[in-house]
Amino acid sequence: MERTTRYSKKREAILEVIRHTNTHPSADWVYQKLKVTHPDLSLGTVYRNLALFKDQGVVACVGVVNGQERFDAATEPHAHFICNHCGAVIDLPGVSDDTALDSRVAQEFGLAVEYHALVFHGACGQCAHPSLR
Amino acid sequence: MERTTRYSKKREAILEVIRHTNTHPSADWVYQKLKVTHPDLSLGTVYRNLALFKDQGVVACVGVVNGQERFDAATEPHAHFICNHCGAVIDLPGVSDDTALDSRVAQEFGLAVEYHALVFHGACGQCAHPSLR
DNA sequence: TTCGTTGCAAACATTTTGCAGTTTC
DNA sequence: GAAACTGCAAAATGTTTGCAACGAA
Repeated sequence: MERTTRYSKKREAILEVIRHTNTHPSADWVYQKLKVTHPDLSLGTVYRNLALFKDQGVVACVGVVNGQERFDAATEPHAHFICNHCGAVIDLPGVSDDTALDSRVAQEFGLAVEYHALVFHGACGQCAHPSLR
Repeated sequence: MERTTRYSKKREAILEVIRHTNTHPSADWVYQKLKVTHPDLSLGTVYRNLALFKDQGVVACVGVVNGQERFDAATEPHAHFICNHCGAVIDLPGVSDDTALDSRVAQEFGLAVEYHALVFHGACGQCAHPSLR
């Protein structure tokens, strides 16, 4: 009863878009981006493939910003910053990537910890200093 | 043009429910809980008051689990665990509450960091060992 | 009396799903 | 040719909002 996966042009294009941006896009962002080159693309297809990518571990979900799920093609764990004003999601490479924490928490609280997310919130550069734009 | 806040029985009841549970409830959970004693309560009122509480900093948003926003009456920063199977949200008191991280990230990346969230994911005790129930 | 609060239902936004046609293998 | 994939539109879900009635100050 194994479900196999076949090649698909649309799927490839969706993954490429996610891999070639650092915006941690939402489903609709990917859709809007691809509509230009793939006018017959459907938003449902984007959602279906994003779900597949998540299953496969090819993309990770960074979180929900303003009601929209945001995705990341970088699957190695790293911290993020989310701007509470404009909703930008920014990578923070090299910030406290303490995987030892997971086993510590697992032991101390009796939980099967698989990973953790470290997310900073506040105002991004542009939102904090709008005059500098 | 300051907007004042008046007393309201419903509002008080909503806050009490959130304060007397450790489930980090969703809006609907609060609504279901209160419907018993307040049959005339409306879900819209729950949402409106939750938004007010967030504004006032009286409750914090822990995150979005299965599409539902979850709330916490404990506003001092602390880590959480979210079960990816049943959606339970569990407090992790005493886990790496490093507020110095905020200023470090702010300096290093030029961001106005206000706070951060540390969220562990995996399977909770019951979901990891269903036989023990 | 003023104006914040509420119930209700409609409106909204995001995501999911059923189906019939298309593509991959 | 079987089964995965897609577009489309409808449905489902969670949240917000407009409005008239209600309640607090």
